[in-house]
Amino acid sequence: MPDKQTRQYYTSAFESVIAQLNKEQELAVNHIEGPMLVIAGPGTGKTHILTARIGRILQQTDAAPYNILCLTFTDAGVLAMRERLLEFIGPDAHKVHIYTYHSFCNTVIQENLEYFGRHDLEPLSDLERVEIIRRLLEQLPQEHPLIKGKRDIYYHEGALYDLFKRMKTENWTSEFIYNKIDAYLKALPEREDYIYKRKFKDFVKGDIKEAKLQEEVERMKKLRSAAALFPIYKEAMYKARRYDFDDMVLWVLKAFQENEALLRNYQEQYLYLLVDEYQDTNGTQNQVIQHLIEYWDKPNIFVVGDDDQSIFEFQGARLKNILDFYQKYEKSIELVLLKDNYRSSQNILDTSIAVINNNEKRMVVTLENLEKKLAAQNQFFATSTIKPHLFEYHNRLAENTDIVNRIEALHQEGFPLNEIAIIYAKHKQARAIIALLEKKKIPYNTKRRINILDLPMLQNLRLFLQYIAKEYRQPHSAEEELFQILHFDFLGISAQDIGRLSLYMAKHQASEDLYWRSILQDKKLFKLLKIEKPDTILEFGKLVDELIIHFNNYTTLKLLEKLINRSGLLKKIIHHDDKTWLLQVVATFFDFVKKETERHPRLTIYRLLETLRNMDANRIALGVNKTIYSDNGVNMLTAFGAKGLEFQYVFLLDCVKENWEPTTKGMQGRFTYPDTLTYSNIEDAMEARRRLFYVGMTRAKEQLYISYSKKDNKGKPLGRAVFIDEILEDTTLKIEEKILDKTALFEAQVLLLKELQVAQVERLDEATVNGLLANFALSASSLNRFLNCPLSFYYQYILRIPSSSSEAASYGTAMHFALRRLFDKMLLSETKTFPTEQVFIEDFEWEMKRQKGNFTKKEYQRRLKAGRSFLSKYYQYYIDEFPKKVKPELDIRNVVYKDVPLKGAIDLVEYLDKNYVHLIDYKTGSLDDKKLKMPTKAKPYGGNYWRQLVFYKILFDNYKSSNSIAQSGEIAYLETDKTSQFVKEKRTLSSKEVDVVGGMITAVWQKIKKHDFYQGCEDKNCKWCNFVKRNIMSDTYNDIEAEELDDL
DNA sequence: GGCCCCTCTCTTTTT
DNA sequence: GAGAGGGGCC
Repeated sequence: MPDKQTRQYYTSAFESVIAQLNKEQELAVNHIEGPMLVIAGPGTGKTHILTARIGRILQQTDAAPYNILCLTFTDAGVLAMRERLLEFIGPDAHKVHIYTYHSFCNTVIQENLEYFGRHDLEPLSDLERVEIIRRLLEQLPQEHPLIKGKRDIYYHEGALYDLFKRMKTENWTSEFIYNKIDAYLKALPEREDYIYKRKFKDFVKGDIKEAKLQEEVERMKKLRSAAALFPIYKEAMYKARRYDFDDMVLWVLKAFQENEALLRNYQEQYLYLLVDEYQDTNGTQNQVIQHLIEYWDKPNIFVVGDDDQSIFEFQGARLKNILDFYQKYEKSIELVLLKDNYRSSQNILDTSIAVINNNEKRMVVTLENLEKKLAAQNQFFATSTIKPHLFEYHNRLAENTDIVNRIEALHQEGFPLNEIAIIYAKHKQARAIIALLEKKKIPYNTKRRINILDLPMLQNLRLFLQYIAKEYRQPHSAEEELFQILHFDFLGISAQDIGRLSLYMAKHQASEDLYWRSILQDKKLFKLLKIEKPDTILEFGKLVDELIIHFNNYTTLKLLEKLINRSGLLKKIIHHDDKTWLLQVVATFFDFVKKETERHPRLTIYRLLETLRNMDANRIALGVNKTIYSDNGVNMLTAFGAKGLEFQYVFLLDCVKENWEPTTKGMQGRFTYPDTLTYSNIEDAMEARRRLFYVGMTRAKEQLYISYSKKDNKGKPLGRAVFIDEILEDTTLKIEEKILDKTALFEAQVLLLKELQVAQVERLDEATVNGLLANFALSASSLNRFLNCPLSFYYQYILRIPSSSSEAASYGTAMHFALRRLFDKMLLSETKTFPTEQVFIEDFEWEMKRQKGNFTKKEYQRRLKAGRSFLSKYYQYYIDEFPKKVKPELDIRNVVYKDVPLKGAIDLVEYLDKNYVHLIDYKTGSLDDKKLKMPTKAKPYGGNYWRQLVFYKILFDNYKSSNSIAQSGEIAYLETDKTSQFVKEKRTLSSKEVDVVGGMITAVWQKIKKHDFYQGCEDKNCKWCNFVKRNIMSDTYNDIEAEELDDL
């Protein structure tokens, strides 16, 4: 019990707080019995009155602190509330039940474990979530709408999770979704968009657009089948003894609905209920509140919120909740509207109001007796004569440059940077300006969530681990990784030295059975090749050997530690400008591995690497909230993140349509929901974005700069956000066009453009390269490679960097093999009959077994299953049509066309008659008719498959042991398309096409002879260009080009 | 108006 | 990899 003196101190402190309240605040605080709704606009002292009212209840009623329940949204909210309450009423503040929705529900669960049935439940980690959903997908049949036609069966994993999450936060059942889908589809043919408005082709006015309708039906089929998986997901979670955040609320809601005694307990305990940020509650949370108060006709519930600041609709927050609440208790409810704003100048408030007044779905519109005009009361800024500015710039470079220059000037005057915020809608809008701040060494804060697994440093570390693991399992199986690792800058090996070794290897590797790993310890060779820094390489070689030898003795953590310490990485980090951040990254990674080791005590490197790959595939960030923080830095925030904060200067950045106004696009990685199910239509979406803009504006205390650019940096015109026009219409503010002088722009451009260069490597010694080229002949693949990126050609075909086979390519090989054996066996049989389907599939399985090393266990099972199924169908479909006058796998070498040596292997040559043949190339994977396109202006090289077919014609026609001519070519897909058909794309091959591809062949050959291949391409995702530019390998799905042509 | 085809881009955040 | 927006054509 606090002593008398302390009590007195707090009593008088609290009284002085009460005395300072304005009229509306006082009304709200002194209201104790019955429902009340407080509309608290920005800067009106929301937390203040909530806590003051708690104090009031304790002061004036018999209620004990534990009779009061105060719910808010975030931990930060709880913290702020508790702190304020401590100031007002002292230590009793700790006894008041202030919770987030989730911590409240978790408490209910913990207090009633016998009801919830299980004691051993644990929260679900991100990784486990992925594993559960993946297992679910793996069990689906090939024909399932979510699997069919997908290269990656986990493709919908993210969308599924999104759907399940939404079903939980909205308390939707599968049946509920089915009903909404049915209603949607039923009404669809009556919609304007689905009816022809005038005659078109065979259709007359009034006909239904069947194709468009069908598209929608397909989408809904996917959603329906996804929703059907929800119970299975829940079951799997239960079996795994896991629950997630949304379950906490959902289970409590269910308990409240099903068990009256349990609900009654809580209803009796909580005599007073206070809810903060009511506009952010989602469906399930709101229902929990409703249950807690439904016992009384006139519940003592005190709800604070601001409908104009409801910006979290995407996570289920519902504006409608506030209005429903008001209407439900209309008879007894008291409504208070807080109008005094203690933050901003009147000028800023008036401008903000001009924007938000355009919203129609507002309390003030629905309840007409309200006038929501904020009055500035801040003692420093209220009467400031400074007006907000609307700046228009020529382009984003000018906009960013000007803002940064302005901040730089403020910084030099000694103005505290933490009173400045740059606010935007999406993180990507801030990329360029952050780069500028960095280059100008202006400190800034951002709390963007970053996945450290994406950072080059960790990718490199992982590659190193992967190398050690692979080499341990099978020596010399990871030469490609080793070559990449040699380039890591922290090892300190010189590029010149690697070049010398590469040339040596390219020349001698094949003939002498050499391996990179073995030459790393070859001192004699180093001398011979005049290696500059042999010791560095020797040191590295020693480390690699040691790690491989001890691979099984070291624990995963120890191995990692050795690797970081001994490789030079740690040294490099310690001397780096950004060492605090980099150390944080390494530490976080270490912590993660440690945690994984605790979960799986015998965690192997293999398992760790697989876990990490899973995380990549599912964009699971390594729980890192990267905050770049300086005590006095400019605040870089999204409008969402800025909520609740305030700054003297606010720059609303890049206020253009494309970023601030709603996107019509459905989010990628989500299912499309029917609009009978989603809560908002297009106008609602615009209002939501307007609220976001309003939140951004109302962060400013004194100075507000709203800016946009007329064009993007490429010159494409941009439209300013409609909110700016609304300001122009309802205020006296005018657009101010800002023109920057050329020097300032140029300087910024130079600062920013450094990174855009095309990758380039040094020319190598002519004679040696000529030596490497001596036996080179152009294939369809190498031609393709060169046309796409000469630098990649150089690495792959000149230096012949070893590359491991991807699982997709290995699967393709096995499929090709089965086809080839099918025709071989037919030709060898006396009766010229094809072997049975079983034999056909056994051949596929045989080759798969041979390729097994290139698959993980799961990949192998899946590919085996897929291959069997496709080949079986293929056999049954085509067995009676297969041609018999054929030559499978025709391997052609030593062809010279216009002085260019050519080679290649043709999957199947079909002899049509004495003079003509037809060329067939088998493909696995999904069909893409772009690849069969002839050259256009934009794509002067044409599609890869088209070029390949013409190349084969040239190859075949110039092949000496043949007297016939290739008349036509065909791409035959061994997998079915969306409509379960095997697609065959046939083309007659003309002499004109031969001339076009012939031209490419001779042009490329000229360049190769001139060694004109040291320059990269412009593709951001190019594997080798990224390797040269940043020493990292980008391992994205975009790297399918290489295995596409699968010829040689 | 309606469709084909090419091109461009791929949020926001808390528990 | 997919969906939307814009240009071009009927």
